[in-house]
Amino acid sequence: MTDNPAAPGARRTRRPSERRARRSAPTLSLEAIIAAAIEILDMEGLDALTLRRLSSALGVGVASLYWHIDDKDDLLDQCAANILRPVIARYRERAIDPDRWRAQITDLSTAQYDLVRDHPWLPLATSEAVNQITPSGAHLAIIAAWDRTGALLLAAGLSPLEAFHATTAISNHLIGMGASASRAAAAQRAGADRAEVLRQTSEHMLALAARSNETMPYLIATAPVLADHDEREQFMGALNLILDGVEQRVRHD
Amino acid sequence: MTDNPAAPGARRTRRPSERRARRSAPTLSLEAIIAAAIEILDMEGLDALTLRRLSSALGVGVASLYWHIDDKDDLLDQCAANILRPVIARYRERAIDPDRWRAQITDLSTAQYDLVRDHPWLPLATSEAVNQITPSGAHLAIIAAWDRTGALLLAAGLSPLEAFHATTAISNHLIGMGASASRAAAAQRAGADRAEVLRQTSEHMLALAARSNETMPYLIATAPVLADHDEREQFMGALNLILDGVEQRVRHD
DNA sequence: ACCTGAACACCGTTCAAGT
DNA sequence: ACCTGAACACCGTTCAAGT
Repeated sequence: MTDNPAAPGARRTRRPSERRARRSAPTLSLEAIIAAAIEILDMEGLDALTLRRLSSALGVGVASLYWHIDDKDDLLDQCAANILRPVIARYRERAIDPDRWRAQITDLSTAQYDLVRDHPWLPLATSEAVNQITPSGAHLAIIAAWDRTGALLLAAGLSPLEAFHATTAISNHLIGMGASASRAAAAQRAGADRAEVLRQTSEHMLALAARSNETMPYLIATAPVLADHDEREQFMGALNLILDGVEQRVRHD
Repeated sequence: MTDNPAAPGARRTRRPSERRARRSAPTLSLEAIIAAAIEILDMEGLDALTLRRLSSALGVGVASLYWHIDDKDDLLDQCAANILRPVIARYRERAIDPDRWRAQITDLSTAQYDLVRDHPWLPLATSEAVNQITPSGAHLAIIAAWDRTGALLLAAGLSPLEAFHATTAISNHLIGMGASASRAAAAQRAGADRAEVLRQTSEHMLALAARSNETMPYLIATAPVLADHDEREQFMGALNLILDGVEQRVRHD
């Protein structure tokens, strides 16, 4: 309605005014906003990121943010993109070696896992910002990773459909690990260290199993495994299972 | 602080007052609340479920809900439990047949997938209500499914650690499918039918790929697959890949 | 070009008060 | 035992107005 004369058209100009340095404070910038937002996300989780909280951390008014970002989804999208882009890009620089498809998929996937482990808000943030159709957004980075994984599977000899199923399994695995990583991070923030959390979880599950009137043989058998497992090894273990399935189809072609 | 004399102690008494039938309206009940909440969740998604919206759909004041539920997380937990419990229980009644481990795991997993497809809010709702330690909650149902899957894997001959990795892969797969199911449902609500959404998605991805200055060979090769895929088949395809990986370890024991 | 304060239309939750 | 209205402390977003 109001014809805003200074609306940032196609995409925001980065580093709005490079010249001009007589303003007292560091002034606001898109980069500063994203950096501050990521810090809050990493330290306190997705729920803690509030535009009001962010603006007060930056020492500005809430409304000021809206000159730099479209809305909260846009902010989340850009936070995710900033984390994902450089890592994915680095892996895409490597040449595809069909003979080393398994090692190369493992490398790329674990790199993504490490990102998700260190920033457990990533999967939720990107799924909330799903409408953001920025060509520079997190979606492009995710698609780029998806493409590289699929390209390696094609190089290994899978059909497009088989590769489609395999990339589905791998990316779903990453999303699922994100869910448990974000639970783990929340527990960590609430106090207890990892060993304590694991012990409680395993105990809690056994208690649930005991209170239910059905027997839970697997729960009981796995309790020791669960009580003392490394989440990264859990990721790798399930990934290897998926890649074993892939390998079988490579052989039988 | 205020010693509420009528606080519902351990757990809510079901069907609070069976006698007494002279009140005009159907009066509120936990069952009615949950049923109405599930209807909103199914038709309009997780974000649409607001306590105010729910209370007005029931024709009562917002605060009234709090006599029946602890808080919103409790409500979500009970909604999820109501969906999950009967289905999981039904599958747990069947006896475990070690020779048919693969078919039985496939049956249970696809039953869970169908639940997630019909109620895409399930994974998010249960992960938000993670602190709910009700023995009757959604957690117990999820753990029961997890246990049955794991028990079948043990019966097939896997070690507890291998089974742990396999259940991880399968449940992460379900969570990931939930994320895309909920995106699909949102698109459906926004108007377009599935074929249209698929066409747009595939087109959109190709456009992104084209605009980026990297080549995306897999994206291009898979575009036709993506543009015309059935999500249930996608689920089954990836599941079969995982189970192929499992089968390999069964053979080599 | 960039930032502000104040307002709008929402949230979940609490609580004294009604019947 | 069950429900209410009103209030509290939040949200994201808009907008006229300042510099």
